[in-house]
Amino acid sequence: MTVSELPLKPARDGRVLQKGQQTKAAIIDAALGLATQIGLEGLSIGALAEVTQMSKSGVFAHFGSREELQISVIREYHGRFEQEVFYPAMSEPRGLPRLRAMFANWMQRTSVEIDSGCLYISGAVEFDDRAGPVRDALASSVLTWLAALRRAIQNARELGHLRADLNDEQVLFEVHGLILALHYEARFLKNPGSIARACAGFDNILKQYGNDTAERPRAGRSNKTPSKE
Amino acid sequence: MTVSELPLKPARDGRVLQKGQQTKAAIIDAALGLATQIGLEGLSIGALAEVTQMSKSGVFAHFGSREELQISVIREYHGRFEQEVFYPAMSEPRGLPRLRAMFANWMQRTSVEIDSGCLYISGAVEFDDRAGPVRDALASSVLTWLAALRRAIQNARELGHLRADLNDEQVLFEVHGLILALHYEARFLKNPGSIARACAGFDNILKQYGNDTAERPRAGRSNKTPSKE
DNA sequence: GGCAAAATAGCACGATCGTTCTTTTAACTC
DNA sequence: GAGTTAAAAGAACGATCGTGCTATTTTGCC
Repeated sequence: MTVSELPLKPARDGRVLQKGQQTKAAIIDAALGLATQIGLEGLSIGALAEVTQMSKSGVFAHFGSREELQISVIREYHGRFEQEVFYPAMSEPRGLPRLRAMFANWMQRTSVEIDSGCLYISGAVEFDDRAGPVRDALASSVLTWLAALRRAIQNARELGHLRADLNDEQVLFEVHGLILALHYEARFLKNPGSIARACAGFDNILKQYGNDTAERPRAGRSNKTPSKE
Repeated sequence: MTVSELPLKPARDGRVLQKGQQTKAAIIDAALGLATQIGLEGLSIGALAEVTQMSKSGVFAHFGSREELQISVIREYHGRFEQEVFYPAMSEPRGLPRLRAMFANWMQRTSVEIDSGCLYISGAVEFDDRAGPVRDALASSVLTWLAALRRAIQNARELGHLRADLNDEQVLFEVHGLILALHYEARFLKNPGSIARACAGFDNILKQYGNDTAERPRAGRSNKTPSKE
């Protein structure tokens, strides 16, 4: 009858940066590298243990299941995506400038992922007809980003930077297609010049949906001469 | 019973249709069904044997390796794609009508594949950084189709149905993006209305690249009032 | 019907998978 | 430094994978 249940241990509230959290972060980092290359489904605990120079059970203990590992990888990818694509664009003024920045950052990241792979694209293919928490986490992340982009389009329209009669969802769809085509043609088909084509495609979309009377007038209804930029 | 109950040819003109070829075709058919759902990499001989009610070795013997099986599946998919998308469009007159038909058939097939899956898309993700004969077969099929589409765009341009100054590769890129976006948003995100958006996107492309002087005059350089379609 | 060949089945192999359980080592608190 | 807990390793499990080998069945031709 040892008095061992005296509540002396504050170990719950204070320390957050224990050794375990560090190695877990390192594992997730390595897992993200593997997953972007060979896919979330190809991500195996054995291979991950080899990369991190740990034992399989050592890696496994941090997650409790492979699904939880996959979800952790998705969350990490989501965080980096936001950090790299979304937040920097938020410092641009609302409307067209911010929309431009969002697409530019997205395309920049996608063009880097020509070598590493994109989890939002490979994951979509792997989990498109498989229900479960992994799919949910993936879809949630993608939808969050697409919603942000949709708001940017809406803002640009409401601010008069884009035509008032356009359909936000339609613009979003076409922009999304440009990114997907860039990824497909550059990463799989190794087709050079894809980045320039994605840029040109975005310009075409702006040309089509741009509000002539309010922004960068071009040949068309009005006979004003182009002025800026 | 399931696989081998087809009536076998009495070898009228020789030995062309042997039993083995029939079951092999049946296996490939089943394998195609599996591969479109769970991917070429997820396609396992064990699962295939179960579906076809055969033994693993019985299935295996027809191909000699898993890679050969995957390649056979790709070839079968390629054949059906041509049959369904390419050939019917070739009966349309050269130029814009044929281009329209090619896209319409492609989109029709893609919208059906919202439920079944597209091998050209899932395969691209699975083999985008993995060299080998499977990747080669896949890329070859895709490139064949994209080349046909590029020729159709070129023809439409040369016949004056599209603007003379357009870039074939750019148009091809944007059209490809529409299909990819349709597949992504409809199959993974279950976003309704994607088909209509892909159609609208194609119309927008034709609007942008259409030759005003030769085909369906619209608002633009001229001062005519836009005729809402 | 008999016979050779083709087609299929049966079985086993090594490997890898995710996971569980047990034991050892490292980290942290006092 | 001792004691406690967290972290990592070790070993083993059942399953599944692709594939090779050897029987057995089926098919096609005389």
